[in-house]
Parts: sequence; C-alpha cells; structure tokens
Amino acid sequence: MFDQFKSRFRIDNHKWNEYINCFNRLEIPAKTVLLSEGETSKKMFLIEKGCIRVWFNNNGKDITCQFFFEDEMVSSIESFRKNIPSPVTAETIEPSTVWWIHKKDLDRIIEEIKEIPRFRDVFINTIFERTFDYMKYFFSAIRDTPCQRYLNLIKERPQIVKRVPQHYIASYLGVTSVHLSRLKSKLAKQ
Amino acid sequence: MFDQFKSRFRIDNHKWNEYINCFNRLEIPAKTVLLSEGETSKKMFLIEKGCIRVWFNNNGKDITCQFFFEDEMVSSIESFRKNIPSPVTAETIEPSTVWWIHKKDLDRIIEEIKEIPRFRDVFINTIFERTFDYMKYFFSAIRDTPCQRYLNLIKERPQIVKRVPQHYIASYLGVTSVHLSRLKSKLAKQ
DNA sequence: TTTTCACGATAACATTTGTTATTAAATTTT
DNA sequence: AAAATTTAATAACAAATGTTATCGTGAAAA
Repeated sequence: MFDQFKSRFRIDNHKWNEYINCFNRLEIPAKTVLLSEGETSKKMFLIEKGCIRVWFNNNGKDITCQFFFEDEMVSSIESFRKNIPSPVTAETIEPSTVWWIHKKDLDRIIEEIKEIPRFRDVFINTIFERTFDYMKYFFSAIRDTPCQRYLNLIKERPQIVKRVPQHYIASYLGVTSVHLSRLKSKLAKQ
Repeated sequence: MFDQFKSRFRIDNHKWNEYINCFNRLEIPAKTVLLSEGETSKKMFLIEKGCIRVWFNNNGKDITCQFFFEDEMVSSIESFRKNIPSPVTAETIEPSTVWWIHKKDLDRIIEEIKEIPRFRDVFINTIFERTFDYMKYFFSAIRDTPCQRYLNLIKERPQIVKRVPQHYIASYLGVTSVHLSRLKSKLAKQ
C-alpha cells in the first residue's frame, strides 16, 4: 500500500516504519461517512480498495463534487490545511478499505521530510497539478455542454462512469438525474 | 509597485535592487495581446494599472476564463511552469501599465529565495489558495444558476462588473451575452 | 420469502437558455 | 465631424434543461 511513496522519497527504513505505523487500517461498508460537512477535518484517508464521493448540501439536494478511487488520498484539503469547518462531506460509495492518519501525525511527518528538497519539489508539484485540474474542471464547466462533459467523463475518467451510481454523476455534471438519463438515451440512439 | 513584496520577505537591499532591475515597465493600449494561445509563456506580468482578461478560443467563439487587475500577476501558470504551449491568450481590456520579467530571471530569483523558509511557506500557501479559488469556481459552476453566479460576481468581485464589457462577463459565467442582458433586465424589474 | 428501498427510464409540461436578427447608443478611428 | 466599430438591449423562435410524476427492476433489509 505504502511502497509507492517509499520508493519516491528514499526514506531510511527506521523512519519509514515509524511513519507507516501512524496509519490505521479500516474496513467499512458502503455509505459510511468519513467526514461531515461542518466538521473540522482531523484525518487524512488513503484508499486501499473502494471508492469515495465528496459532496455538499445545496437547498436540501446533495451535489457531488469529487470522486476518489484506489491509491488516492481523501480529505477536505481546505478544512485540513486551514483548520476550518469542512464545506463538504466524504462518504464511501462501495464497501471500502482505507488507511487513515491523524492530522497531527501527518503534519509532523511533513514537517520532517519537508527538508528533503526532493520531497519539497514533489509536494509543490502536486499542489500545482491539483490547481491545474480544477482549472480544467472550471474551464470545462463554462465551455462545454452537459452532454460534452459526460462524453468527456467516459473518455477521461471511465472508472467514474463504471462504478458510480448515475444520479451522483448527474450532480457532478451540474444536471439533474432525469436529464442525464435523457442524454444517455439520446447518445445510444446515434 | 514592488514594496508589497519587499516588506513580506525581508530581502537585503543589494539583492533587492538586483531583483527589481529584472523588471521592465511597459505602457500598452487596450486590446494588446501579452501572450497568445499556443505560444509558450516566457514572461510573467505584474499589473501596475489596468486590467487583463485571459481567454481561449472554442469553435470560433472566445471564452473568457480569468480577469486580472492592479497588483496581480498574470501568465498562463500552466504554460509558464511546465514549458508547454499556453492553452489561453492574455490580453488587456483597458490601456494598461505592466511590469514584465523573463521566465529565466524569475526562475533564478525563486531558486535563490526558496531557501528562505518564510518565503517557501508563502509560496506554498499561495498555490494552495489558488487551488481553493478554482475549487470554488468549479463548485459554483455545477451548483448555481447563471443568475446566482452573476449576483455572486457583483458581490464578490465588483471590479469585474464595473470595468469589464458585459459580453466578456457573459462567457465567464458560461452564458451568451444575450442571456446575460436578459438576466440583468429581469433583476432590474424586481 | 416478503417487503422496502435505491436506482434508473420515460413522459408531459414548465422554465431556462441559445440563436438569429434588428436597433440604438457609445466609443474609437479616420 | 463623419464613418466605422464596439457594445448592449430587445424580440421571436428553437433547443436544452428542470420539475413532477409514474413505472419497473434489482438490491438490501426485515
């Protein structure tokens, strides 16, 4: 589970064991809430198996804004970094296995390995890539029709279309589930 | 113009003068292109006076995706950082005064002051904030109606509504200029 | 097994948004 | 000043999308 990170940073074995001992394995059923809207995020989750959606409430309807799958880290990064109430809820879609770590442990680890220039660069690069991702999402939202965004999702993120219930995808695309269903049947006819 | 940065990082006078000498002042009319779509960004611009929009072409129509005003830095950060062709064009809206710096000079300066922990943290924090901004834009795009987004713009970024021609704002909101005009007249009646 | 419940498809109708065209005012250029 | 260009408003119609309701299927719970 953690080898992907180890090989990237060349951390000595002793330290490495100390770090991975901070993680706790957790097996949970579908629809388990890992972080609630309004709660300040104190844990970071790493997905071993399963899938998680992040959503927020808007006038009684929930709007899904992110999906996470195997090997991805999940939290409300805004809540986690700034110690403020989370604007979103994180919840499993499938029965899942996750590893979680306390914020204070992760902060300490980051503080320690921050001194490794190699790590620092990877860290900064990761944040930049996240920014570029969200820029893309925003640009797509103002440029493309819902139909184009759905086709794009099939192409770029097939996992989502295959594993996630359709009404979650609909709100992620900014349309109703009725309309997404309509778009699908229209596309099937062509 | 540069004092806002100097006070933030406590850099000694000699170095400071070396740094600001890398910047070139430029007075330009409205509709001047500073970076073209497809071109690899080699300059970063800092706005002393005026305003700049960033846009991309979509099937012959241009879609504005960002606005910049006084004291803000402009480039395609993706092109600038990754040395790839810019997905966007940057162009003045008003007659403007900008300061520009060569990428190689800026890279060298950043490399030097990166060693100052204080700077490093501000740098990392700035990227995070950019990410949060784009997350907000994306969330708003899938959650809010164009009308809500327009009202939000008036509230959160009044400069845009006051200084930018309406058809640029329309594409930024993801609607046609006809429709934005319609929304405005509807709001005026209430 | 039986009973809920979650999920998705579809229809009918309402509302929003896009398209195209026209006009007028404001601004810039000549 | 005159001409050209840019910008915004409006109307009429078309297309996209939302809303509400109904139905069927399959999965989960009792």
